[in-house]
Order: sequence, then C-alpha cells, then structure tokens
Amino acid sequence: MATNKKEEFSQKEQDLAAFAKAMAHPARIAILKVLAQRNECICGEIVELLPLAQSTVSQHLKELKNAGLISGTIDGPRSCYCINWKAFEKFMSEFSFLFNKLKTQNEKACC
Amino acid sequence: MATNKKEEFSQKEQDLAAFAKAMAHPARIAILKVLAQRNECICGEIVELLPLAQSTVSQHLKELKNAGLISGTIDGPRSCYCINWKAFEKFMSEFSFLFNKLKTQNEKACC
DNA sequence: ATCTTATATCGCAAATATACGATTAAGCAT
DNA sequence: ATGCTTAATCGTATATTTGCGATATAAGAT
Repeated sequence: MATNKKEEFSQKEQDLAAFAKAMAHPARIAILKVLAQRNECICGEIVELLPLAQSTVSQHLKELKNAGLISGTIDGPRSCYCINWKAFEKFMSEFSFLFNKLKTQNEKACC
Repeated sequence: MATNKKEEFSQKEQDLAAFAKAMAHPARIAILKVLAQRNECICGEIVELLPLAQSTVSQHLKELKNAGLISGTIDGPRSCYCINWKAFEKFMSEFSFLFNKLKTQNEKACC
C-alpha cells in the first residue's frame, strides 16, 4: 500500500502542501529564523546554532533549497544561504486566499 | 539513529513546525479547503470529494484534529467537522512575526 | 604538493507517515 | 432484536524522513 496519491490533488494543493512540508520541522524553522534575522547569507554558523550534526544541517538546508524557500551560493570554501522572500510572499498570499478570505465571509463556527 | 531531537528546539519553533506538518499533505489541504468553503460541519462528504479510502480520510481528519486545526463533534451516527479559525489566526500571526516583520527591516537579499 | 577548513554526499539504522481492507462501535430505523 | 448507515480503529505493507558517521570535494593556506 502507501502508493502515492499526492498527484491526484490539484497543483495548488500540492504546492501549498510542499511549502508546509518544508517548514514541518523545528530545525528548518530555526534555520529560517536565523536567515531572516541575519539577512546576510550564513553557512556553518547555522551548524553551531543548532543541536544537530553538520551533515544533518546540510540535509535540512538542501530540503529548504529544493522547496525554493532559500537560495544558496558558493563563496570560496564555504556556502552562503539566504531566504527567498518572493517564495514566502507567494505562499503566504495563497494561504490567505484559502483561509483568511473565506473566513471573513462566514465566521460562525458550528462545532 | 534518528533519535528525536525535536524537543531540543524552542516551543515556538516546535509549535510552528507542528502546524506546518499538519498542512504538509495535499489531502489535508483539500480537507481544510472544503471545511473553509462550507463552514458548516461536514463529515463523509469529504470522503466523496477526495480520491482516498474512508479509513485514510478518517486518519487525516484525526491528524488535523490532533493538531488543533479543526474540531469535530458527533452528530448521531455521523461526525461533523469544522475549521478552528482561532488556531489559524494564532499561527498566521506567528508566521508573520517570524518572516514578514523581519522582511521589511532588511529586504535586500544577498544571494 | 600538502594540509587545513568548510560543506556536500553516501550509506545505513531507526522512526514516521501514508494508504488500504477488515473490523469495530454507535446511532437510527424497522 | 436485527439490520443499515456512518465513522473510527486495527493491522499491515510500503514509502519517506530523520539523523549520524564516514567519506568525498573543493578552496585557501603553508
């Protein structure tokens, strides 16, 4: 079983889910927080700030990059990351569209 | 390995991640969308709308409920769900706090 | 050329998530 | 009581995620 049914949902639903999934781990939230605060790209400083091994942090960074939430460039022997604000804007507005807009239409909850 | 390190992050980080995780599947996004549109609580209608078996939908509903994103009440032989708007408000504002606020401070990206 | 530093990738073990069919439970009608 | 409908739970197979150590890669320093 567990045959992937994800493709059977709409692209928007898949995109939103993928975005959420990228944030679905405290380590990745923490990484995003650091990048948001420092703005300027950071690399192995992140490793020092997190309670995880270097290889694990690298993996989380890769996932965030694949999801388009951050971008990274190589800077000599180190690599430098920063938040992709555009992606956040896009997904935040989709969230709002899905939930905020509809919310104001009919607020009264039933259960 | 894979010894859970999630507890080593701050409560806010864990909460945000848990919220994101609840939304990290297109089926759950689709469920939330339905509940947002209809407002009034729905039950097995959701099963008809999704390309998934009843037991699978039930599992997704349980996860959303555990995460606090929806609430459900028993209504005779069927059960009735609706969105917990308060939870959304709380988490949306945390997202904004983390990312939007900081964004306006220093917009210029570096990579 | 060799060493050091910084980061990515590989391989593996353990934990979680996804999905379904089968079963259970609970309310309603007959 | 019996059957019908609706939804939750159990058991199980498979897929994905998480995490680490070890190894590879690549740039800069000696």
